[in-house]
Amino acid sequence: MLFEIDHHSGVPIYQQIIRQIRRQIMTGCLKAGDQLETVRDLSARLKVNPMTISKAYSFLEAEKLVERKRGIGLFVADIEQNQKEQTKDRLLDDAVNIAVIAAIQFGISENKVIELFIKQYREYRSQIGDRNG
Amino acid sequence: MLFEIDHHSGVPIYQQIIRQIRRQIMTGCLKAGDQLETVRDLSARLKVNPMTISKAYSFLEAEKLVERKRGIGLFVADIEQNQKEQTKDRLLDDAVNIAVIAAIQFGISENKVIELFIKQYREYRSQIGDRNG
DNA sequence: TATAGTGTATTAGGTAAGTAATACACAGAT
DNA sequence: ATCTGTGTATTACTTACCTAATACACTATA
Repeated sequence: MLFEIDHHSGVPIYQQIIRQIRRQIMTGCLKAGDQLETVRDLSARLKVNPMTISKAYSFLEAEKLVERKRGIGLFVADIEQNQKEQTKDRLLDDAVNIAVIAAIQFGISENKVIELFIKQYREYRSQIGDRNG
Repeated sequence: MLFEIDHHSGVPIYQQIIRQIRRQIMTGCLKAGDQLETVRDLSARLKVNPMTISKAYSFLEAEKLVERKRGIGLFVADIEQNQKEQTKDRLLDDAVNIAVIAAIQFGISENKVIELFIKQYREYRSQIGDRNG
């Protein structure tokens, strides 16, 4: 459940926190009902202000990935499978968007980009020995 | 050679200029030796401050896409064709990589990612009114 | 040298974003 | 009630970024 903050990456701290926790939830490392590290614990560990942690948690709550129990703490929400799919789709959408913008910017044809997708996709999957999907 | 600025898109004006000129160079609409529209002309046409244009041009110069001739103007650089291709490939590769990593992380199939890409690609191109390859 | 055309260095104002300090509110246990 | 543990609303500081106003420097030409 540990993760790291890079204070010099230029990416805001609260966004680094959001991404890492979101990813842990999406991949199942954090399961429904698990309590998030408390604001004060996490702020002490990462050496940032509690409000920065709180801000990150608030975004995760707005995404309905976590639920707040007042006075007690924050817990991973029991997410409907299809809602989880929606979240994944949105994240994937953003990632694909970056590729689309680059392709259009350079006037690269649809087919050429698709070939690249296929190539990279297969490289990765062979690396991690995945045989599914 | 005309292009448009959207003052309400949230994307900085100088970046909009960079993208459109970069694209014109990458796709060959602007060829080596062509003079860029002068700072004052472009600033008058787009109704923005000359310094904003100058800033955009400076970034393009740093990218070595254009060259400055002091007191005369800015011209499209004579880029080796294969270097141009290399640059494009590298940038596109990075962009696609982000999407592929996200997809694999979330266990999304290759076909679904490609479908999504095609959808976004076509939407984006229709938005900017592109009709080329 | 004067003039008119280039681009830009410097400076400053406006805005937004990120972070932090403080004080506060809620829940549970004693 | 009180204490200790939760998260947070409010406020403010700092920084970065975008844009603009002004004045300047270089080049060509006459």
